[in-house]
Amino acid sequence: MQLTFSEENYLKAIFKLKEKEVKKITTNAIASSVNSTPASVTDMIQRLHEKKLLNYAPYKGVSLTVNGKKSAISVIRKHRLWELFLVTKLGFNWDQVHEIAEQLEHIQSEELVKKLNIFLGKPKWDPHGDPIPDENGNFHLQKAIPLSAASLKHTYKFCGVSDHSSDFLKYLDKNGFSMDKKIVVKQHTTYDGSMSILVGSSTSIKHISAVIAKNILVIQQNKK
Amino acid sequence: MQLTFSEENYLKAIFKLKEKEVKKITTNAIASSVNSTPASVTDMIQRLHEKKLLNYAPYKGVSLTVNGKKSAISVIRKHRLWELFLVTKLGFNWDQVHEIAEQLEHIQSEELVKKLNIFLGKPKWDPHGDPIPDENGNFHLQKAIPLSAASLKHTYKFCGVSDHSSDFLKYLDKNGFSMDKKIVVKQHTTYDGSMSILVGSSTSIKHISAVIAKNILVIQQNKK
DNA sequence: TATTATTTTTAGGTTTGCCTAAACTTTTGA
DNA sequence: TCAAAAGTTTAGGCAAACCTAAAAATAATA
Repeated sequence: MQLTFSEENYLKAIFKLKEKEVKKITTNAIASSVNSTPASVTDMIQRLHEKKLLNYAPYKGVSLTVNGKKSAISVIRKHRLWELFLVTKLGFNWDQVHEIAEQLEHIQSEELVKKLNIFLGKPKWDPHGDPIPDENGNFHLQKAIPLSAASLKHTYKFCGVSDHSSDFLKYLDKNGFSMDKKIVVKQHTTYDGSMSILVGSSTSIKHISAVIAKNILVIQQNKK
Repeated sequence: MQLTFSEENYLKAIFKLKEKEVKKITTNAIASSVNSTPASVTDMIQRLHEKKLLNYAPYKGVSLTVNGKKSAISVIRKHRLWELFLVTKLGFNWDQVHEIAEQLEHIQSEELVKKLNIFLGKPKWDPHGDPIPDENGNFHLQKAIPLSAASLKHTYKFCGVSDHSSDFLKYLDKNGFSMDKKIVVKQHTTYDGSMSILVGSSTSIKHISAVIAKNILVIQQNKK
């Protein structure tokens, strides 16, 4: 089905709320994630319901139908493929690509997505470590954990972020964090959640706060 | 100024009509080039006039202002850069890219255009031989002529098409025509305008009708 | 020149996607 | 339990971008 930009954005927002394990997807929650008002959301919800893209009963919240989910995943796939293109092919920094990908994700052409996917080498993750769903809508999940939950007994690899804000990404750049770098936890202060870690091959210890540690995703490499 | 897709399409259409050396750019002409009705065109013309993107007096036709022209050229630049990207990087055929580029041309990001331009090697022509205006809006013109106007005394190079239809482009593919191939005219029948020519390094003579000859653009190489 | 024919504009209407304000449900907690 | 608070929906409106039908202006031609 041919959807408008706005309809695709709503479906994507609803999909992401579900992903965040929100129990009930409410009008208000949607409104704040699409930067709109509750009344506008109800409007759109009713239209999407008529198009059978979501299940809806007044005051009861919404959920995506199979078709709604399919459309949402398709948009996310395109968003992430374009982000990777912008970073790896055009040389954008990972904090600059979101806005542009928000536009590119709505370009309609099956063939374009297919060819872009091949051009990029059938990638599994975007520049922020988020999984790129495959052509069937399947997400390749990695067992990532927040660095704040990492133990001193293992070696880890930087594999993603929980906060995609430009500010956080710039902080990471400035502090030598980048995808796939080795991370070893040297100390974890339980009082404030701060950590002392080693990044990459550097031997100088970095101190990070709990907030930072929570937003860095890592994957366990092996026993030390 | 932030323009809508539709506004950009109107400006582009008007620019192209002017390019075709249409003396008076009429409501009807615009309507047929944007696939709309005269009433809708008047509507949009008035809006664009209020935004000072075109000069307009009722019943007198329109012309672009400096700003209108700037916007139109920017859209054309993006369209042609994206077409080249689709062909040279993603492997699309030259008859498949127009529709997709019609969408991509509206993506808004100065930085994206700048980086795409560099990624493509600051190209001067798109896959159909049309000039890609530079960042200042200047077109790099080549002194192309229709093959129908070529003489038997020179060697030519295939450098573009006048008809961008998929049918014509596929005809060219099937008959061994592609950008930059050498073309030599062996015979030009004045009665029906048909020609006998040599294409590339092939030694077998090709016969083409006047219609085909008129839509192939060539550039003179040197005296024979 | 006068009268068709053609072109353009205006008038009035539709859909999408948004808004605010008011009405209505549901939830909370005194 | 029942009123206040919070959340949601309805009602009514607006702007963009289209449409058809009717009116007005311009162009063509008898």
